[in-house]
Amino acid sequence: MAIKQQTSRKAAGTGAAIRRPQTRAANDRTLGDAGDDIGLDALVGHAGYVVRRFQLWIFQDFVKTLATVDIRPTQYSVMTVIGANPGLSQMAVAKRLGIERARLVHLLDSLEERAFVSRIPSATDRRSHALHLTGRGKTALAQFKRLAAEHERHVADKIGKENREQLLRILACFT
Amino acid sequence: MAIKQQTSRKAAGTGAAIRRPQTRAANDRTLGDAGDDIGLDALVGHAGYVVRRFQLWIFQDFVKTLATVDIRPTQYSVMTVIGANPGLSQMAVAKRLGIERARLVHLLDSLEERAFVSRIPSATDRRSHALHLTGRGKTALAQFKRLAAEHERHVADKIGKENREQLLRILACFT
DNA sequence: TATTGTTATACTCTATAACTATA
DNA sequence: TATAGTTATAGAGTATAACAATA
Repeated sequence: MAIKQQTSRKAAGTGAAIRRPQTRAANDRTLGDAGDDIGLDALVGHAGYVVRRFQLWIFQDFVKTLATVDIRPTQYSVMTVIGANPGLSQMAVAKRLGIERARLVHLLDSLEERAFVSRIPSATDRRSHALHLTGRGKTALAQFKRLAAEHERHVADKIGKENREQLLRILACFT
Repeated sequence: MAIKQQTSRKAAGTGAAIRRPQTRAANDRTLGDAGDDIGLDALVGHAGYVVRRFQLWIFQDFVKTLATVDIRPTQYSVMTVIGANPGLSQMAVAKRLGIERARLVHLLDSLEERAFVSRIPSATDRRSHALHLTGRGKTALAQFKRLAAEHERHVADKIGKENREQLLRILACFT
């Protein structure tokens, strides 16, 4: 399985990572490093780096927490938006979530195969489909939301309740 | 590939009452939405969602800002870590950055082709390589760092200087 | 036996282009 | 013409497995 987990779930209060800068400079590192004192240099100041690591962690925890229902983050987001806005076209969903419409086709194929979503011919535009959750889809989504909430608690445990809220506030402009 | 299409496009006209939920004023959203008032429902409370959108934005800005030198975030992170820790093995770099060692092989291939990095046989372990930046690689990295700093200013402009710093603090446990 | 670098495979995701049937 | 959905392709990125050389 995954090896990603560099910090176990408990690690909450991590004291600032003391990395120990370039004191090594003179000679090469001997190989077989434990790998703990490898400096990241400029990377520590890049939001993109920490955000990428964080996103990876979140993604993996989400997948693990929803493994029993076999739902991935993107599938969850698609079902949630359709559930809250029945009748949307594929283009509208794709645009809203920032997913390529070509990719949404396959996502919907798999959700339709599992009878969670149905594509209903639009009455007004014969090119497009009105997307709906099936009865089964609605029931399933309710369960997914409960599991997703559990995942969200893992996030709070990991970075702290307050920090999670602050994060949501800071990044609200990306919703 | 499988044929998914069970909704024939022709079937349109049937007045059959399309199951319509109760959210929207009486009827489904008319297609061709502007797409501005589509609610995200539970997604707005998920850190993973906003983080994913943010990460996507950051990634794209990084790529755009460093387009002239044709360097992507992962390549930048690899060169930065090697630059700050000359002589590291591939395993050590892979572990430190959370990259699969199989993938690092290809990343290093491309960086070596461009003469930014060299794999030097380890003196102590004939299985492994000591990684170094070439002279050219060091000069190039200095330029990459200047461009990356410019990218970082874009991030600050986008979410605010204070917020960016707070974000780095909150996610410091992921470095 | 275990580890390092390597090759290979598969699946996800992002980014395009092009085709069709409509509008 | 332009747009919605679809198909196809290509390249990153992630996750494995297996192999040769070496420890």
